[in-house]
Amino acid sequence: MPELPEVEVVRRGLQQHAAGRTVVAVQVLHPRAVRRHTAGPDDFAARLTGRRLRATSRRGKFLWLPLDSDDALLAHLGMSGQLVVQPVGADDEVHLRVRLTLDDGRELRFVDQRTFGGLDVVGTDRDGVPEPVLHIARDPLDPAFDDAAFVAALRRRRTGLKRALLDQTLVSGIGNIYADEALWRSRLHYARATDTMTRPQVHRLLADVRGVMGEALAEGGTSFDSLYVDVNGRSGYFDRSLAAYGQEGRPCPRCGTPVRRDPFMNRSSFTCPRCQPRPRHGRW
DNA sequence: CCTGCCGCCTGCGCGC
DNA sequence: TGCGCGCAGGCGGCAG
Repeated sequence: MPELPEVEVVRRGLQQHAAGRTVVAVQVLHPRAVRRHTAGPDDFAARLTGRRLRATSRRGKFLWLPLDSDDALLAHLGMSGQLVVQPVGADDEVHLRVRLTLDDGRELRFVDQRTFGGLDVVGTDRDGVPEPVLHIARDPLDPAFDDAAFVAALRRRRTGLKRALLDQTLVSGIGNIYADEALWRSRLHYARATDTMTRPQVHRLLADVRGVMGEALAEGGTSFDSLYVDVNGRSGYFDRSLAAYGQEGRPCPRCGTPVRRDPFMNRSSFTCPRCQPRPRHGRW
């Protein structure tokens, strides 16, 4: 559930259904799901068993639950990860990777088809931020996000605009969907050179990022299929509101020109060729 | 330092 | 019907 709104939906679900609970048992069904826990699956289980889960936090697409030790349970959903809460005894999901049995007769399950995501138990800094998250920039919904610093940093880059938006060390939480949607709202092309962006353009783009993410959050996130669900297995509805992403050939909601798809970084970018003309001196 | 590329996985839908 | 290919909400590591 990869981008910020979907991860935030999951965070809220964990806060409601997992925070405050104690982990009474841990079962790792697929070691790759805990590969970032370098001490191995047994150590992962040992550091978690008997621990109480505290309030759920998020930065960008990372989320974590501090433990009543000095550690935190850190999760990244990757491309296809889910965290779901199920009653003990519910059928195992096909791609169930890790099962945490809680003290209320339920299980917190990490399910992940492609295993790009994973869990680990890690130390935190003084502010409670997990060590693997320290290099991740704050996200645009974080009250401490520094707009002016972001505008300056983006304009210092020498790359294409969408690459910059996807760089989690510059601004976190934006992935392929919301990058395309925000660029469409701002009428900017993905290959626009970052160092030719004006300050007002970057401020407007940031406002559009926040706008699209806020609307997606209100709809429960974007789900195209059952891979992207909240902790109760429910899908969001924002896919119905997408203007550009995944809309190849469909009319641009603003001008009616068919949306085009271009290959981009081994994936795709969707633009309105009329609203978002390719810059003459763009950067890939 | 900064930028860009590649590999890591599984499954689905499409064209042949 | 079967098979190969392209494609999918992401990231870390490494080369230049």
